This record gives sequence, structure tokens and C-alpha cells, in this order.
Amino acid sequence: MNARTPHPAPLVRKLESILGLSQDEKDVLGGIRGTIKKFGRREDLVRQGDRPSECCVILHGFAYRYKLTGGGKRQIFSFHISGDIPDLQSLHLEVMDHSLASLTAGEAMFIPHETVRALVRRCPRIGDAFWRDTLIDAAVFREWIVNLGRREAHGRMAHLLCEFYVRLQSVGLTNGSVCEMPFTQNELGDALGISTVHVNRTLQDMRAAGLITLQPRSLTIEDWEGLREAGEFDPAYLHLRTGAA
Amino acid sequence: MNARTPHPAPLVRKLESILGLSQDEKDVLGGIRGTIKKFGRREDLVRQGDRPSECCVILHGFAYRYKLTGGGKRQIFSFHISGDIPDLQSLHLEVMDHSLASLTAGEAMFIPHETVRALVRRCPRIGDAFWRDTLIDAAVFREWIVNLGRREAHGRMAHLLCEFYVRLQSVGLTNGSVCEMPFTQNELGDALGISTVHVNRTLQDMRAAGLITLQPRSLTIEDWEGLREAGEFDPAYLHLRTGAA
DNA sequence: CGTCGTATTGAATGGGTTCAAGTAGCGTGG
DNA sequence: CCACGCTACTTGAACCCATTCAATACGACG
Repeated sequence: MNARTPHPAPLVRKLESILGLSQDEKDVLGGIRGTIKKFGRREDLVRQGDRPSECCVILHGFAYRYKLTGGGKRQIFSFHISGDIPDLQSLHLEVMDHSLASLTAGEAMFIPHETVRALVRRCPRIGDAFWRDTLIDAAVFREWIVNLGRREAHGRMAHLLCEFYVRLQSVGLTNGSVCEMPFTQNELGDALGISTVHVNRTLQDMRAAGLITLQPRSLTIEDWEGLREAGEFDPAYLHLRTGAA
Repeated sequence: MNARTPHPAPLVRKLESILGLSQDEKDVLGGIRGTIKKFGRREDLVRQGDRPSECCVILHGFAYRYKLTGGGKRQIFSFHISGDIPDLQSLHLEVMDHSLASLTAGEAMFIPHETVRALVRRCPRIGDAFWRDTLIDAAVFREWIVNLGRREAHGRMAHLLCEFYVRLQSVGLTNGSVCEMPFTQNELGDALGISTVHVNRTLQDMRAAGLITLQPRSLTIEDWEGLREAGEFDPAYLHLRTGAA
């Protein structure tokens, strides 16, 4: 746990949040090394069409995955936080079918696929943890689909905020009812499938209803129960070890 | 390839469509056995909340996965065809976070998780194929999100039809430009996040535009290029071995 | 202290929903 | 063989959530 040496502590913490690991397994996992790269605000880390030979662990900072449509519109389908491996799928899908970009400045560790493969061979249970992680990724997409298909703007927003908060909480990145809020209204709109203007009005309503408070880069949940209900949020789909929330 | 013995030929064909397999691997895969169950029209095969101890291969017939919202609305997020393993994720996610149901009558083979695990241990490349399959599942969800978030009714419908047709084609279930069409307009609406009424009007427009022809249980693509454009369909996200379409 | 990105507000417009009927097709049983 | 009933499909009209367009305010940073 030496902060000066590149060390994937966030990765260990994250995998621990979804699957129990033995001390041995944690040690092996903590022994992974890769190339550390800093990234700035709003940079593409991996692009649609790329054929990556490594995957990246977010050490700190925030990222998101997206696709652009023919008409130049952007759809965001996931946000990523410390410990996530947003492009783990590239281990088995050669060509990226979407892009990964940063929301804030931060740091990532790039681990060669070959290293991951060797690790998985040596320690099958870590392989299971990785596979499980990609399956939870898919579960989050399913819930995102429900959100877009069957809820209107208020519900969508409430759901997104609940999910984001709970995921931060699961890796110890919340402070009471306060957490970081790295999104612009434009990014929220592209995630929720609504216009920026409507994001603005929706957030105002939610503040007026006493559900949340927003400061430039932080979100305070003022009424968790109310927010949960508005978004029909049930964290079961996150498959956390602690039935969380 | 004895049709009288339960044999997962569709599974072999399906995995072959996404990853090259050696004859040995195909033999091993073809050697899998499980319990054959017939299912009727519109039956739940696996329910949200279940803790399955086996996963199922669709041998023939069609299925879909869905969730119900608090308000009782249904969101469908995938359709499944011969060879698919719609609940493969249950191998690593104990509790089902959604349900699996049949669209038509058909037949499925239920394979115990333990059998799958043993197979994966013995033949890592088949394990890779399964993992890859779940990753493609996730890729399809991502595209579904783009569809719901960033396209309007016509585009959504066109995209869904293109995807369905190409997936059938990839396992040899199309006949020229004709394929089966197992959905009701209600089911299409629940998949596309639009009302049944609007599904109806959208389909009529598409027929009028000469893109498709519909008969009770079959779909004819009259103008593939037009349909592809309307839905901005690019099959790359399906990660088929033949860059298909 | 100006500038660029982000947030906010108002008004007109539109895609899709909802409600409410009505029609067509098909399997079943009298 | 036809009546019945069920399910799926079709149509019209009023309504509404969210978009779009067009300004305006804010605020961080060089």
C-alpha cells in the first residue's frame, strides 16, 4: 500500500467489492504492474476501431464510455470510477466497438493483455472475478436500457444519481451523503438520452423537491429515500457483496 | 449430428459464428449433455430473483429477456435465437437480476453449471468462447442503449430488424431476404421503448416506404440498404467472424 | 478584465402517448 | 359449419413531455 509505487490498490478494493478474495489472491492481484499514464480532462483514452493490446485500470479520476451516431450525437452508456477496468472486454473482443474517454484528470494503469492472461491462467479465481466484473458491466447496461426505455426524465436522472452514489460508496469514495459530481449537464444529457436544456430543468426540480443539493463539483443526497423512489432504484443489479445501499 | 439424440448442434454453430474452433473443441462442445425441456408460447423460463444452478441453450424457438418496472411496465433488452445461451451469466452472478421468457414454443437444453465449469477447466479455449459470448451480449446492450437514447422510432425499429436478421443469418436461419418474425407489436414496443400504437404506425410507414414486407410470422427485407441507413446499422458490434451483413 | 465553457430561462414546435373505438384473424366448441 | 371469444392489429384525435431555437447569466482562469 505504498502510494509512491504504482500499485493497483483501487483494483483490489474494487474486485473485493464484488467477490470475496483470499489474502493470497489479493497479494497476487496487488502484484500486477503496468504502465502508469496520467490523463487530462476530456481526453479519449481508447477509441472505437482501436485494437488494444492492454487494458486499463482507473486509479483515480473519472471516465465514461460512449458511441457517436451518424448524426454526430453522442450516447454515453457508462461512467467509471477508481478501480474499474472499463475496457476489460478488449481481452476477448479484438476491435473496440466504442470509445473510452476521461471526464476529469486522473491516472490509469495500462496492463498488457498478456499479463492479464498469464494471471488468469495462474489464478483461476481471479479470472472468475474478472469475468464476473464484465458480467456486472452487462447488468448495468441492462438497467440503463430500462432507464432509457421505461422512465421519464426525472426517474432517469434519479436512477443515475443513485447508481453513481452507490458505486462510489462501494469502494469507499463517499463522505456521508456527499460525493463527487464530475459531470456537466451536457454529459448527463448524453447519458440519459435527453437534451441539455431538459437536464437543467430536471435538476432544478429535484433541488426544489429537496432531493439533492449541487455544488460545482459535488453532489449531496438530501433525501435518499425520495431519490430512490423517484428512480425506482434497487441496487440488486450491481451484484455487490454487501446487498449495498 | 444425430437429430434423434439431444445434441447441442445449434450451440456449436453459434459459437463457431463468433470464434474459430478446432475439430477437437467442436467435438468436446458437441459432447455436452443436459436436460431437454420443451417450452410453450410466452412462458417464463427463468425468473428475476431465481438462483439458477444450470444455464440453458436455446435449441429452437425464440426467447427474450426483460425486467418489469414498479409501474408494471416491461422493458425487453434482448431477443434470443437458436444456439444462444441467454443466462450464461448465471454462471458467475448467483441471483438473476431479470427474467427470461419464450416468445414462441421451442426447446432448450439445460446444462448444470458444474458441467460448464468442468468443461471450461478442461478446455480453456471453450471458456474463452463463453466469456466472449457474454461480452458480445454486453456489446449488444450497448448498441441497444444507443438505439433507445439517440434514435427516434423509425431508426430504432429499423435497427432492431437489421440486428435480428443478421443474427439469424449468422447461424444460417434466413432464407434469402426472408426470416421468421416471432414478435407481436406489443413486444416490439416493449423492446424499443415506444407504445404499441406507435409501433403499428411505424411499421406501416416502413412498409409504405418499401423497406419491408410483413406476413403473419415472417419478415421480408425488401430494401436492405434503405433499412440499414434508416437504423444506422453497422454490424461491427456483433463481433461476428465474418464481418457479416 | 475579457473570454470561453457551462448553466439558465422563455417560447414555439413536434414526436410520441393516451384514450377510445373498431377490425381482422384464428382456434374452439356447440 | 358457424358462432363465439380471444388476441393482435388498426385508426383517429387530444394531449403532453421533451426538443429546439434563441437569448442571457455566471464563473473560472489566463
